[in-house]
Amino acid sequence: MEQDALDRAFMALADPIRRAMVARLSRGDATVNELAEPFAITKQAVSKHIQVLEHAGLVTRSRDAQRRPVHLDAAALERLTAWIDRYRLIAESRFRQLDELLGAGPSEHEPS
Amino acid sequence: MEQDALDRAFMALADPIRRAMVARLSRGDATVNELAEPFAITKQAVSKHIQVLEHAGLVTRSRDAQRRPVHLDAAALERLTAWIDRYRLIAESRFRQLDELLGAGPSEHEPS
DNA sequence: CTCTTAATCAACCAAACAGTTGATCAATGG
DNA sequence: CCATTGATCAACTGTTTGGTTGATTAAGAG
Repeated sequence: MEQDALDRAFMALADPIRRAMVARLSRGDATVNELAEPFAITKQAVSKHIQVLEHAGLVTRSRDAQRRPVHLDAAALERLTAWIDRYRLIAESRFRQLDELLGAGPSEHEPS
Repeated sequence: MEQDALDRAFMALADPIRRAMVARLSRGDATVNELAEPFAITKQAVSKHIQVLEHAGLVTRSRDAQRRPVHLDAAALERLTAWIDRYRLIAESRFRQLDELLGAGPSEHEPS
């Protein structure tokens, strides 16, 4: 995943309205009006939020008559967790090594 | 994890400089100057980036003489993946159900 | 105390963002 | 054709962000 795509994906999730949309979409595709319903903002603003999600690669859209249903791309979410986990696991493995060094592990570093 | 904390955490990761800092910190604690070294921006700007990460709860800081080493909080990263995975898994389980319904799985839906 | 190093505070600026209103486009139904 | 519904485009506005420069604090080192 390129830097730019990561920029846009994390930025997209940095907004509570867009996260709520992701939560809603996890349960199934929805139209702009359906996604707008829980929020006290104009439909145009909702449309912009969806475009942000789309440009971030987190959702895709199709056409069904006048409707433009939004579809969550689970694979894109997976790429985000992959980025985070990559560094999380490195950090955690460092902690484990430190624990072993300091702790009661059966090791050749054992004093006396 | 509260909405505000999620806002700040995802926003913090939406910047390539801050992500590079996270990558660097996964390999061990570092000072502001060490974190600044790879980038062509002033130390003040770097300091602000670190404050963003700190305010997002992704890093903590201690004191060692004049130095203020930055430490990556792996647990905070884990909370982010937990949020994403929550909805990713819901979406994926929906796909699996649809596959079973349509596909060749050994199921009681089997036709004829 | 004075000097150096590490880092932050404060004020400022240009660019980007989130929302609004008003007009417009696209697809369908009568 | 005309009206309706779903959604977007365009222009504008207040606020936030990412960076700068210059001054300042904090902790040692000589």
